[in-house]
Amino acid sequence: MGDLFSGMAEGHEQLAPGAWLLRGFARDVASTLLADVARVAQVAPFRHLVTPGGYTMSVAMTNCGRIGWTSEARGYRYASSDPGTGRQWPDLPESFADLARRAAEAAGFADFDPDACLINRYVPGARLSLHQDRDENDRTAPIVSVSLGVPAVFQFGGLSRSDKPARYRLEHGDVVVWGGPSRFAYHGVLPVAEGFHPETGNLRINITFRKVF
DNA sequence: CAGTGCCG
DNA sequence: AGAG
Repeated sequence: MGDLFSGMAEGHEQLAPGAWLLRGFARDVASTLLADVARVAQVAPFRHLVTPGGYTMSVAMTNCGRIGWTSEARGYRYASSDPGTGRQWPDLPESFADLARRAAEAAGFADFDPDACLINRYVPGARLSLHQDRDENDRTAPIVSVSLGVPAVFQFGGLSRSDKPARYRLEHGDVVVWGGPSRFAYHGVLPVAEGFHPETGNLRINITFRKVF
C-alpha cells in the first residue's frame, strides 16, 4: 500500500475533495474541551430530542454559541435559546472557538467563525443515521467535528444518499472537517460499541461546529 | 416537510 | 448486513 498523499502532513487524510480527517488534531486540548463541555452541560443539560417522525434520538444533545440545533415534532430548527430551559445557549468557550478555527485552517478553510456548536453525547448503542447538515444558511463555511472519548465508526459518503459511505474509526482527539464540494456530503455514526476511555468512561462526545448565518 | 430513524 |  503506497502513500496516496505523499508530502502531506502526517495524520491528515483526505476523505474527498474538501474533506479531511485530522488525526489527533485536538488530542492536546481534549481535557480542556471536555471540561468546557461539562460547564456547558451544567447550564444547558443534554437532552434526547424527538425527531419530526416522533422518535426519540439515541444521542443526547446540547449546544453552545449564538444558536443551537434542535429537533421537535414540528421540525428541525436553529434556536437562539434552549427549548429545554428557555435560557440562551451558553457562550462558545474560547477553547472551542480556537480549536475550530485552527482545524478549519488546517483543512484549507480560512477564517472559520462558527455561530453554532452542537454537542452530542453517545452511550454504547447510540447512533446517528446517515444525514446531511443542511439547516445552515451559510453554505460556504465548513463543518468541523471533534471526537472525544470512546471511539466510533464514522460514515462519510457522497452528495446522494445512495452513494455508499466509507467508514473511518474516529478516536479521542480526531477532527473531521468537510466543506466546499463536500459540504453536503452524507455522513453518520454507527452504533457506538461498549468501551472505556479514562476521560469519559463509556461515553463518546462529539462537538460539531457550524456557521448558520 | 422531516430519513439526525425504523424496518428488514 | 444494510437497500430503500
